[in-house]
Amino acid sequence: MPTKRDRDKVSNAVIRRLPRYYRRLDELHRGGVERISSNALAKSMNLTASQIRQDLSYFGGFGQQGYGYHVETLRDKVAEILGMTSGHKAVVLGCGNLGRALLLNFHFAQYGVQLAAAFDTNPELVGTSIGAVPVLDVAMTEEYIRENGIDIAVLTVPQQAAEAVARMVIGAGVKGIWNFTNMELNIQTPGITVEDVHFADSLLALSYLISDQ
Amino acid sequence: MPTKRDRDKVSNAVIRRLPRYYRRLDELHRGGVERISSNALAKSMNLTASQIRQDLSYFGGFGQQGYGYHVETLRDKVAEILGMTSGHKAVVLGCGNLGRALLLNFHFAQYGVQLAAAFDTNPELVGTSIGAVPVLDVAMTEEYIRENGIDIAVLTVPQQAAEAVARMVIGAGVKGIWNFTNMELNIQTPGITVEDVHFADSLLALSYLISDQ
DNA sequence: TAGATTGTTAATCGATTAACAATC
DNA sequence: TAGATTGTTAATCGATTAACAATC
Repeated sequence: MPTKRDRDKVSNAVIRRLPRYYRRLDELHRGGVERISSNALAKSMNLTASQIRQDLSYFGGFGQQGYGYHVETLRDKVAEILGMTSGHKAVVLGCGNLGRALLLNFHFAQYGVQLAAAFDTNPELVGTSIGAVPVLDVAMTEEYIRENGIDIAVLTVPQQAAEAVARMVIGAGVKGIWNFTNMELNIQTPGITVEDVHFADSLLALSYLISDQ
Repeated sequence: MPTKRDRDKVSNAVIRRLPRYYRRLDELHRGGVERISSNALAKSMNLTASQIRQDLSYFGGFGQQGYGYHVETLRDKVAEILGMTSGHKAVVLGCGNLGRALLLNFHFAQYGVQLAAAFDTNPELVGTSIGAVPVLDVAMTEEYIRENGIDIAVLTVPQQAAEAVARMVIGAGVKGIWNFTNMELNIQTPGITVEDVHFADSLLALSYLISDQ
């Protein structure tokens, strides 16, 4: 397992492939496949065998010459690399449609993230549960994050609240913000990671790709 | 404006930056900024001036020496490049929480996409409207797409239906699939673009980045 | 005009691919 | 053992950055 220093050398391109490796390996495992070569894995993912071996080698040697990789073992290694076994804890900020959709349909636990609570300003929602997750008053957010060691904030608040809520949860101690607000958060705090899910960027890329073809 | 052939030379990295340019330029314009140099734009986006000039030069010369770029003009050019003025039309397949969230909160029109209809299997939903968009029976999908010249299908159906629905809408003539099912669609049809929105990949990347720091 | 800034060509950097000795 | 396949080093390719003549 690499140390902090090693991790810094891993390029973004590699990081973005890791979840795909996990996904594919999990599928293969569930499909009963026990072992696979970098070549076969590459073909099934539209990558090259070199790339896969290169990528994995940042984190260790998980294969065996003449055999390839044991699918389940490699999947578990990748899960560990991805922090799926680190016991991350998340809260959802904002229970509008998107927040609800995530609370009801997205299986955080499947990715090693414990979804502890949701927060909203609406007094009619506070005190209820959405998909077994309690909805608390937004005024409690800071205290809750601090006391429960929450490290991920899922930001599904309205745009005008985004920046302020982001600063608040950072102050309370989260390490990462999963940002669904479609806003560029102006966060430069060292040690804080913002992962943007920009629906609009994705749709516009699609729009570009289907235009003038 | 580049021809089909020119477009093929544009790298994915550039394509993914175009929506960000649009977003930033629109913000600047709304903020009353009339002109900007590649240098200033770069600083505000964490890019380099060279990169911006290089990126834009794939599509034409939109600036002026000694002056820079006229913000509104450039924004409109980027919008055109992105296909925002092409009159794309979309339908939403599946009106679960995610489909609803998009129908109610995502402003397709703002990105030049007309959201024409939504489809679901649930007879209680069929005939109603969600956010001014009519919900039709899924059995009507093919006919509707064909007759209304729909070119984008927003895929928010359950995983087990994903592949079949994708093939159906391709058969009916869409050019692009905006895939929210968190499934790898096995689509190799030439001329069809699949744009994946993998929540899980995004969360796992965040999980990686906040681990062992 | 002088200063600023573009669009483009050349140089650099980093990521992907190829090759191969090591070895299961 | 012989064949297969890894992990790693070297070669290649592509994207980013730097430089600068053109020119507003």
